[in-house]
Amino acid sequence: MTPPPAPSGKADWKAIRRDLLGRIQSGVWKPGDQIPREVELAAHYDCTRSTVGRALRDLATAGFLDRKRKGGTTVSANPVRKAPLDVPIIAEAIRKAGHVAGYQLLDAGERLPDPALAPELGLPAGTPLLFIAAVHLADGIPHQVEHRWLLPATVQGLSRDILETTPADEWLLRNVPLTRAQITIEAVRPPAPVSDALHAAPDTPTLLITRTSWRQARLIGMLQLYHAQGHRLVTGI
Amino acid sequence: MTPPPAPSGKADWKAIRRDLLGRIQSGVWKPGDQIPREVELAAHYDCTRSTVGRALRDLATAGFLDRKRKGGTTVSANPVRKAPLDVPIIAEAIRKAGHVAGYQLLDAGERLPDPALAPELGLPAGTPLLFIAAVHLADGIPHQVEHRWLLPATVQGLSRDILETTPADEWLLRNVPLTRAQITIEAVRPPAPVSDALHAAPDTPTLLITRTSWRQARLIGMLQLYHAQGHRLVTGI
DNA sequence: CAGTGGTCTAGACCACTAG
DNA sequence: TAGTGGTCTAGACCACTGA
Repeated sequence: MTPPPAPSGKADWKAIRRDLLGRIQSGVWKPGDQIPREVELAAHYDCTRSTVGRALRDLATAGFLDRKRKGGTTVSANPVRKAPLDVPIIAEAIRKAGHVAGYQLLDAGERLPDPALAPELGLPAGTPLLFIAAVHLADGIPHQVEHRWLLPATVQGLSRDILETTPADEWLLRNVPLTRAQITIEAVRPPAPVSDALHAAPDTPTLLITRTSWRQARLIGMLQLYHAQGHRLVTGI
Repeated sequence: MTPPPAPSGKADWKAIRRDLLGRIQSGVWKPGDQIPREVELAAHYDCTRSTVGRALRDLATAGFLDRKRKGGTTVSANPVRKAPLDVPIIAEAIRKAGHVAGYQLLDAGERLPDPALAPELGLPAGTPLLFIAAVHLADGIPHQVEHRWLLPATVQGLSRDILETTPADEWLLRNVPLTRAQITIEAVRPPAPVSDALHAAPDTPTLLITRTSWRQARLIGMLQLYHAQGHRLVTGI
């Protein structure tokens, strides 16, 4: 409703950022437009180049601006917005949602993974993996079922005793922190053991998050997280 | 494998960031640990406080560090990692995946939304909305079906003629850019018109992304995007 | 080549907060 | 209240890139 604020006088970098963003979002500067150089903006806002630079850098990181040496700064033609998706400790996410978090280990032990899984992880067929199945409860109701396949060599010290009481993600966070992960999100018909554990009908559409994680170049393992019916991922821009 | 790199001598902020991150990820500094003050790090890296400050700020933004005035800087006990999820123009996403993008308008016109929808959007019951149904094709195969509910007042100028050839998201990007959006991701059994348009069996588990968007404080509308079977969202850390 | 952003310095003052 | 990070200045040199 209000036109872009008339900017003048002293301002800190956050105010400058707000003002510049206002000009973009209100359409004063359109996608593809060239905006003034740092020196000009610095004069306009009565501050140093470092300060406007900070605001401009922040807007560029957020995807609103494209910056090139000599080419100057332009408003992004295609602002590919990023929605940040949290990758939390499961029990904490449940508590944060206002529920009482519960946990139950269903199975743990060395298994030969499904033949389709090994090549997907870049492992030679026939590699035994540590398999973990567990259910996370919210207020006593099944909330998420996790299936985990871990490389035994990289998770030495993780015993069944520990897993009886401690969810694997918490142990891993402290002992084998990941440095890289690939995440996929899809809708599936859950395998029978999963729908059983979720107390759901076998054909219930289920949200599956698969996360393969590495520590440096070394594979840690793969997590399949099945969500109870109606559970949504929520994020925003 | 390699222990934390021995850092010494001059370095730019990216090198300092790399070095500090190495100490965190290799476990030299553990979650909860207090790390040296800016002044000490500046002396250690033989640079000014601004430079180490930049590296530390970056690591804090990324979630690896917690910083408090007087309290100092500590390694995050619970690094809540964020996986960035792209919010692209649909046709561009399809092209980027290496397919030929197609588009077909199925329906467009003013409708009374489902009674459950109006309150969800904060609208008085009985508000007529512009409804758009369309299918996006990849190599001629149905890929995504969109259902859109738009506030007519905020999308004036968007005619059926335009929608015959231009997907709504492209028109909206140029004419009614959003400033805020809420996104939910869930698995559903698609309504019959959707499964038909996707050439899928009625009970196929389907990934549904719902996006409600605003321009400043003003509601633009709501998008429901149903994904064809097997289509996954992919992201990483 | 010249112009733009990217980075660094050496210093200063301020805002917040733990003790 | 003292110590820490947050920010700003005024200046400098450098790296990249468009003409």
